[in-house]
Amino acid sequence: MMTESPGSSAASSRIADALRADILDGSIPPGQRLRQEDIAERLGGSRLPVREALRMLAAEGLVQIEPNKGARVPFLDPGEVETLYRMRERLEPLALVESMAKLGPAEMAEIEAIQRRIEEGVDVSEFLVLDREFHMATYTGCSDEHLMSSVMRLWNATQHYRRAFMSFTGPGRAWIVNAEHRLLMEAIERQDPDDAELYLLGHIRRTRKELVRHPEIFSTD
Amino acid sequence: MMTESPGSSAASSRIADALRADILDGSIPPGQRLRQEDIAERLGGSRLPVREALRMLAAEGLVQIEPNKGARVPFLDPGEVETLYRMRERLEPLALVESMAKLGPAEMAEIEAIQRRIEEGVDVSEFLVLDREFHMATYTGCSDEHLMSSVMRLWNATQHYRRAFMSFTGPGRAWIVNAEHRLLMEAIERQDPDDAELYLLGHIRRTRKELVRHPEIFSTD
DNA sequence: GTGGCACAAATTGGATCCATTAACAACCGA
DNA sequence: TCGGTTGTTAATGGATCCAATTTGTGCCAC
Repeated sequence: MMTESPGSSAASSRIADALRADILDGSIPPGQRLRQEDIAERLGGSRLPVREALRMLAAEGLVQIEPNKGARVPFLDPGEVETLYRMRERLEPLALVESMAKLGPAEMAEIEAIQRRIEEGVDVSEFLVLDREFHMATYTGCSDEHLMSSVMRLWNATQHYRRAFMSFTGPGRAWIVNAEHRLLMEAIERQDPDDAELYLLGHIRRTRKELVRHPEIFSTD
Repeated sequence: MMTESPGSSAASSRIADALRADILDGSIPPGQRLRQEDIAERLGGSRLPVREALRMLAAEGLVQIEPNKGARVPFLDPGEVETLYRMRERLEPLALVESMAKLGPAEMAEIEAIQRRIEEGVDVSEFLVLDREFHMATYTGCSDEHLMSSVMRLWNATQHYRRAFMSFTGPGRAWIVNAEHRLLMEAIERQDPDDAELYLLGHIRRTRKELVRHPEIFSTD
């Protein structure tokens, strides 16, 4: 599961989901233009649902639409990504606290299973998927639509730069992520909101600091 | 100024702006259905740009779209509004800190002018506009699009319940708002991020607590 | 009198067609 | 040879038309 937008008719949502998946997995990189006709032909349907899908993605920040010039995946500068991470640092602990109390044994087992798969050693694209699944699993108890869609937007908007960072640095410092995940899981199991919030904040903040230390990620080539 | 969405062609944006203004000023209350044909006829144009405008508003959380059933302004329950305010408490101090350093004498004068107009005594609808202008004026130095659009979304989504609260309780405790605004302005003028963040957090948190103490605001009649 | 079923009206979703605008290229002039 | 201009092309924006789904209504049976 990545994201889904059920708030629309079949075609628009289906096309938006497909485009979102393509953008998130890197098939459509920043800077690439999205021609309505190409998408309509590739995914089936006419240009109309494509236009609606592009509006939805634009509202999520995944594409930029300029009047009479079309849609393209936007480049983000280091400052924007840093701010997006600072937003994550403040919103995700809130989602976690709202979620924690409702996480039962089944959910905890699922979280642990995901973390075990991460520790078994995975490549970059697998890690990106599993890391996302791990954190989203810790938020499943949060039923607030606004908060969760905001969190999802922040993950989506920064996904490309997270991948670029991982591809560049390699898995050398994977143990740090695992240690942070383990501490986070332990605090959740203890049902300790303060510690859980603290570990999560530290986890995101450390990632932000590592990201801004690698400006080569943002080179446009 | 309320909000504007320049990221689209003329008609879609124009219609979205008009609908947004109508929803925010209460002309279109929660629960009301939005028929595409009516909107197209009322605002000019065909149904196509109306549909795109509704998608944009749906992404902002201002309307809800159900497949084959149309769009309507959603009701929010007390829990949702409380979470939206908790999100404000965390995001707006961030926007303020990013903005503060770039606020010059001209901006400070504008902020003070708005606050003076609030203190001169205004009715409910004027207060809603001026209070919004006041806070947005303190954020003008924040150039981050993602952060500001998130802040705007939070204000928009809670606007109706803020008005309901003000209409219900009356201006009896207006002096609290003025005191908080004055303290906030003073901290900004001192260029003290810690104090500014603290006063802003307190301001939003107090409002949240007052809101949740009045569940009659959420009655659906 | 009430519940269910079927039909009809209304509304949304999708496709095709036309207008408008921006990008691109060729051409003319200096 | 370079710059400006103009015409052509391609892509987006908008309008109208048709299909599919939902909802309301009326009728019939029980």
